[in-house]
Amino acid sequence: MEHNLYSEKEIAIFEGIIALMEKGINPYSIKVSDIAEEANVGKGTIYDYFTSKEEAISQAILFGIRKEVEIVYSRIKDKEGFKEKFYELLHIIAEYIDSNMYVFRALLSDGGIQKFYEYLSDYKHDLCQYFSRINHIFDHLLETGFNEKVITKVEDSYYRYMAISSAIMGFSQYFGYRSFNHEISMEDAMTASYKLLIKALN
Amino acid sequence: MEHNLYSEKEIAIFEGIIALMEKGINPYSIKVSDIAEEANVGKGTIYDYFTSKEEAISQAILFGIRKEVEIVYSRIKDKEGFKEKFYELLHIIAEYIDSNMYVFRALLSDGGIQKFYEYLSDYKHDLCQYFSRINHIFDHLLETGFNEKVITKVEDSYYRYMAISSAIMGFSQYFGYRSFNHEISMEDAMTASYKLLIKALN
Amino acid sequence: MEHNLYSEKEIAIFEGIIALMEKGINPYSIKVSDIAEEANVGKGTIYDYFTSKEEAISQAILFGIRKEVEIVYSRIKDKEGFKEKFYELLHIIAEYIDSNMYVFRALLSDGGIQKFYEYLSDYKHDLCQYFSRINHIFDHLLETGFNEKVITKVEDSYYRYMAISSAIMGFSQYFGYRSFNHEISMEDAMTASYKLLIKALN
Amino acid sequence: MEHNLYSEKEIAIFEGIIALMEKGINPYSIKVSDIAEEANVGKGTIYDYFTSKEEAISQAILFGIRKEVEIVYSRIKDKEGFKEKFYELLHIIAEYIDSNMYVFRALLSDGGIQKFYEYLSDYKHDLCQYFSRINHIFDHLLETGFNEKVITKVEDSYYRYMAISSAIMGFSQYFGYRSFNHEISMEDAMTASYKLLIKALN
DNA sequence: TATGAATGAGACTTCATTCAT
DNA sequence: TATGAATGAAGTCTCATTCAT
Repeated sequence: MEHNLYSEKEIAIFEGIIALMEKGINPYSIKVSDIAEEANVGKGTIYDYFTSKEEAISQAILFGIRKEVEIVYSRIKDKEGFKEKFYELLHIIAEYIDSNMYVFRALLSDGGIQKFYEYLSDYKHDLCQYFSRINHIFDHLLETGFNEKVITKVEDSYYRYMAISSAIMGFSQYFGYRSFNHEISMEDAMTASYKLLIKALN
Repeated sequence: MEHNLYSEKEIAIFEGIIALMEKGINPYSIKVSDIAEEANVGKGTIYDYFTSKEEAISQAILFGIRKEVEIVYSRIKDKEGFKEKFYELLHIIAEYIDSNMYVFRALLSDGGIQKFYEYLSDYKHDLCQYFSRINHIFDHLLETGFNEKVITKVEDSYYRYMAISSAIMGFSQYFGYRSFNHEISMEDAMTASYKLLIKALN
Repeated sequence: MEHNLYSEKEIAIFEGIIALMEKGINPYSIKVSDIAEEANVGKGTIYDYFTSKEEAISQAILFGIRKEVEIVYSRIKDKEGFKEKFYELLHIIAEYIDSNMYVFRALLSDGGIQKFYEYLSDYKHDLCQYFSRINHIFDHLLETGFNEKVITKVEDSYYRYMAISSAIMGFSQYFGYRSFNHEISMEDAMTASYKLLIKALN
Repeated sequence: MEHNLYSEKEIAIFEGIIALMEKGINPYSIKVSDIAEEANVGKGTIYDYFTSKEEAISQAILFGIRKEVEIVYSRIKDKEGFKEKFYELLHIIAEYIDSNMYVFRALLSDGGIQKFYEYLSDYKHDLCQYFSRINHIFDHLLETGFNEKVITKVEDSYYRYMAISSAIMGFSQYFGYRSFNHEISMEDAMTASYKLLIKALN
């Protein structure tokens, strides 16, 4: 249905902005002329659809998050087994970090996303929705764990969510500090993260 | 020795920049004129000590981190008992979040600090030092835990560090998403975080 | 015959432009998109009939002047008596001022109309025609005055024209400075203007 | 005392703007870069002293009017005799018209000055002051006329002011329509204007 | 013929940096 | 050494104009 929500031009602009961020350009450093060039539209066109550069970038981030969250969901669902699903989550994080997509990494592993680009604070409602969508992903993961009896202890839902995101963030931090710490392989980091998760939930 | 490293003016500039960030101003949005005003120096003076605005801000962040890390260290050392020390850590995180100091929060709970302000990537060496200083804090915490027999399992050091920072980040995320999730109190979040830590290390 | 000179669309555009000026919008501040909206035509249509925005506005002003001059002429002719005719002229001026139609006010009372919108200087020929049309109105007024013996002295035609327009401009200025000078009523200003005219022509 | 009211740069900017208007550039068509070049300052400097281009132009017009009004006053005072003083006024008008200074011409001969540049409507207070200063000039002229017994009739002050400005505007119109009407010389126009004035005040 | 989505030239404005004092 | 007035490069945004439909 998304194809009805946004016009072709809007999507071109969003994808241009996301491409710039993938190139490692900070949202604060993105220029309107860069967006126009990357999206193959005129500079003026951006202002036909958005009232300011900041609005365009904010909406592009939200658009990207929405899309990524669904991709994450489907990738997780497609995997069989609790461990495989969790490892898939970690692989996704690793990919985001490698592709400079700090925004998306932040989404999964850091509540501070709205600090990442100050103008996002105007879109709390949308961010809240994506947050609950991520909780759905976590629910799916937990359910699989219970069915497999990998998770045995029933704790309150807040604790369970915290357990998952803590394990993810622990892994994410490894990747963040990778340049400072070459001794540990990604495999080791994943093993450690999984161990944390299992201990937390048993 | 620090009093020899930086001149009075440099420190005034650093403190001005930090004060601006505490007011919630994003480092990308800080203007040289704001710094000059906040630091009570002329705009030209900033260029007598730094070659660019970005260098001044980067160095101010590093200066702030260095100072904060020491404060954290001493606050942790001053507390008696493993649990008390860990809770102090969580209180510090909470304070940073409330005071808009995303930078410092990032330091303790997120490896992505160099993504926070792109110009920090020129100072990997310094960041690495602060990172190892944080590991010292974690070592001190772990040692206390071992002595108290609250921690029993001996795991490799990477796992231990990850356990602590995961627990911290789990709590940090609670604060980040606080505006989306009003049901949980800070006390509950701290309890959950501590539970994660204990489980991880036993 | 005029109904053949301009197409329906052209007249819609002219009337749109005039409506905008009546709303108090300065010709320099009028935007093509405003004209299109006000005239209920597409923006492209304006360029089917005019080569530029400036041409459209200039022609609209000339169109408006032509129309207004004829209305003024007929309103003056419809009145009986020299004094009544002159007072009608003053009432018309007052209406123009109140309706923001500085252009038309300028027409009757100020030779500087071509300074009002610089692009009008390309239409000197048209302006000259309207100028002579106004002289016809003045001739009609003077003739009535002679017949009624309200005017007795025969002066050269240049002086007679100047006498009428001076009296009109004196009144016009009263209205222009109305916001600075609240003591005088419109009636008093009309009386003063008429007195000036009578003295000038006797 | 004026040298205290405005800084050197402000005066340079004002004079640059006035020079552009003297070249025949409409205030709406003046560009910031033109002002900067004409005033020999950087573009940014204009924004150190004014918040917008419109404010700079408005203030420049007011500055120009203030200065011109004083020049007019002193030129009138310096002349001996009623007729000489009035003719001097007409010469000044003629000079303003020839020098493209529609603004100043408007000041003396047309209440619509605030229609000339829409942003002047924010400065009604200043315009009002200049208006009363012009009335002082008119008072001086009238007094001379009474002393010389060239003026005999005592009318109310509003009528007297209207009489003078009507005569001036009649002359001004001659100049405005000069391009349409080549038969009359400036001398003849001045004679006609003076005749109007004398008749009006006797 | 009529349109309005798209364009991009060019305007205004900001602000990092310089330099005379 | 310290300043802040001045600068102009570079950014955002507007809007007259075009052209595919």
